[in-house]
Amino acid sequence: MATAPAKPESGEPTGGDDPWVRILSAAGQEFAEKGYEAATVRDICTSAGVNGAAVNYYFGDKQRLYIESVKHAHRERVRQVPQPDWLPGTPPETKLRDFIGNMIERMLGFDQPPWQVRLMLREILHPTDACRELVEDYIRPHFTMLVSILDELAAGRLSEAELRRVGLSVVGQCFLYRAAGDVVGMLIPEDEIERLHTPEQLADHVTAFSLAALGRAAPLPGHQARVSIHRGSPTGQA
Amino acid sequence: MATAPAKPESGEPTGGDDPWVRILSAAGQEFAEKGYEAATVRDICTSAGVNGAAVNYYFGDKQRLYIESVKHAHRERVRQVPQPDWLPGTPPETKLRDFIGNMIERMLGFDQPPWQVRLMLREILHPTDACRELVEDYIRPHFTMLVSILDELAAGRLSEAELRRVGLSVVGQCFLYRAAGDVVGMLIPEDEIERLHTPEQLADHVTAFSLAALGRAAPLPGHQARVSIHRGSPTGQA
DNA sequence: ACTTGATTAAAACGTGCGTTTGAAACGGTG
DNA sequence: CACCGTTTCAAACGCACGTTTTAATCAAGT
Repeated sequence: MATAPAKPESGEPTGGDDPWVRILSAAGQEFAEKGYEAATVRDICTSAGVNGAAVNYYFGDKQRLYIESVKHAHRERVRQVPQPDWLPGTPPETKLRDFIGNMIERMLGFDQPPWQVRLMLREILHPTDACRELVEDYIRPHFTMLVSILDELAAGRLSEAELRRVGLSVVGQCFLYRAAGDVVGMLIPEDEIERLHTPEQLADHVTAFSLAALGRAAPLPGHQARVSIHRGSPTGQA
Repeated sequence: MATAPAKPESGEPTGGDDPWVRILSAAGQEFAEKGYEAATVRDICTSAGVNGAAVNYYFGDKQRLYIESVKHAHRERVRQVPQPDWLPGTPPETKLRDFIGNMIERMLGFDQPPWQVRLMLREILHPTDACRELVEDYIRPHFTMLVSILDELAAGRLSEAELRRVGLSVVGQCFLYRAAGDVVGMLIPEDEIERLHTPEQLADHVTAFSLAALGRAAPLPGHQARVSIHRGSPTGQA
């Protein structure tokens, strides 16, 4: 309720240093780190360098600020990491390797600490109103692309339902490292993590494991199973 | 710090209706549902049917109540679902199927809504002090057992590190359904979930997928890939 | 320069939280 | 019964939160 005056002014989301986006950014980081309840609008405003009443002026209340910040993080992340697209004729094995590499890179984000992903992860684990939008705009397109790659690999021998189940198996392998990364770190010796759990190695493993399950590569014991087909660009991306 | 008088009286954890365990149980459910910040000691005490000062009398403060409730949930869950053990000579394929079925049953718990698991999941995703204990007492033993089964399956052809990575691939496939179950429900058509996402079917799929990846079963397209080896008891368990 | 509307700033309000208090009820033991 | 340690209870405290209010500041428009 409140007064809630203006909002997104001229069409596009404002860029640069206006308070609107500063608040959204600060709120996203704060929410991602502490969760909805533990994050305070006072801290958010302090961190954004604006007055404590600004969030109420711009967004009405804390809840709407949260929803907007989730959407904002989602937009940012989509802008940062576009879906790869391949030349026609690219073998599906390569596509799968690129897709998995891209997904792991995006989820674990070794280059920049991705608070946006942390925020989205919270929505995935404990969905609120913002979740459905997130799924439709962000997750479903990716999942659909994965399923179509798997369809190519299976060459029509798997039903839609089976393809989706295989897709979940692929996603699950990657998701574990993001969602339960801390526990994984406790289960695996530290030096082994540094040596074998780089994004590259993880992507290679998940790809090899999944291709083998589909009969498109040698079973895992096979000499350090790599994709064995020519690969795309080093880090994915078109 | 408060007065914090007595605590666990005579050896074993008290059973029945004494306030101690009533508070722990109510707190566990409340924390599991709403998280640490959003859960209030007032609601917990109301739900437990004790006075608002009781939690402070018995546990000192909210934080220690939380830690104790996590440990309590962990103890309860271990008591409810013991690890399976097999007759000597049981083929590793059967063991893997039983182990996966057991894990899925335990995580998704279709028989009873397992708030204990929800609470532990929170610890896994956002570890606090109680997490390390949880990993050592509860998760690591299970993971070690999984790795040893995989070792049998690989017949010495995989290194320790590789076995652990394969183990994470297996766990990840199951974990996704628990942690991101709501999103999975949005991605998959509803009737498909009811038909194909029963604990039994999920366990069959994950087992078939993983065995195929290890070269111990036909690749997935193979006619409705089942384990193809003789199976154990219907619901797992020795 | 004056007005007008949008934005920022500071301070206060009311609420619900975790926690504390102090005394009442209880249950054995002389 | 009087005594005493333990447990329960109702009420209150102090604090931090989200939110509101009120006034100051600024940027055009005329």
